[in-house]
Amino acid sequence: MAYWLFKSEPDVFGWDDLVAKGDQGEEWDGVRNYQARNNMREMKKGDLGLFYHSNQGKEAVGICEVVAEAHPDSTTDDSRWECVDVKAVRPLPRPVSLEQAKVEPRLKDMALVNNTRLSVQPVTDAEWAVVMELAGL
DNA sequence: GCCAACGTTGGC
DNA sequence: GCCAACGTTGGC
Repeated sequence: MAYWLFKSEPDVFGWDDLVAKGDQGEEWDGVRNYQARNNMREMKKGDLGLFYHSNQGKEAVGICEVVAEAHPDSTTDDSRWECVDVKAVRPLPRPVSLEQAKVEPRLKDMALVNNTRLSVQPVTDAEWAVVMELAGL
């Protein structure tokens, strides 16, 4: 199983919005970046991801799960763009902020820290474990 | 609101 | 195929 990180602006679509969608989850649509799309194509059902609030909060606030693998993005006719569906699994007892990730030596190579503009990122097993530890899980 | 970083587009 | 121009993202 692989781990990922999904970025969203809470103003547009936040953690609470995903929770409100329940077990059916929500299409992670609107991605118009090849790297992010390629990451989504790699995802398998059951993979877990961090739900990160960009701009406001700047912290990972919850864990979500891939419930549908890559399929055409329903918000565009352009066949280049695909997306997965994710559902909320559980909130993090203690959200993990960008600031924390920056000062944590074990997280210095995270895409979140180095490649801030990528909206869908892979997270390594080791990074995931550290984030869970910081989150109080 | 500004600006740096980055990706994409389009002219040549 | 290069590179300048432009648009977008996201931290501050």
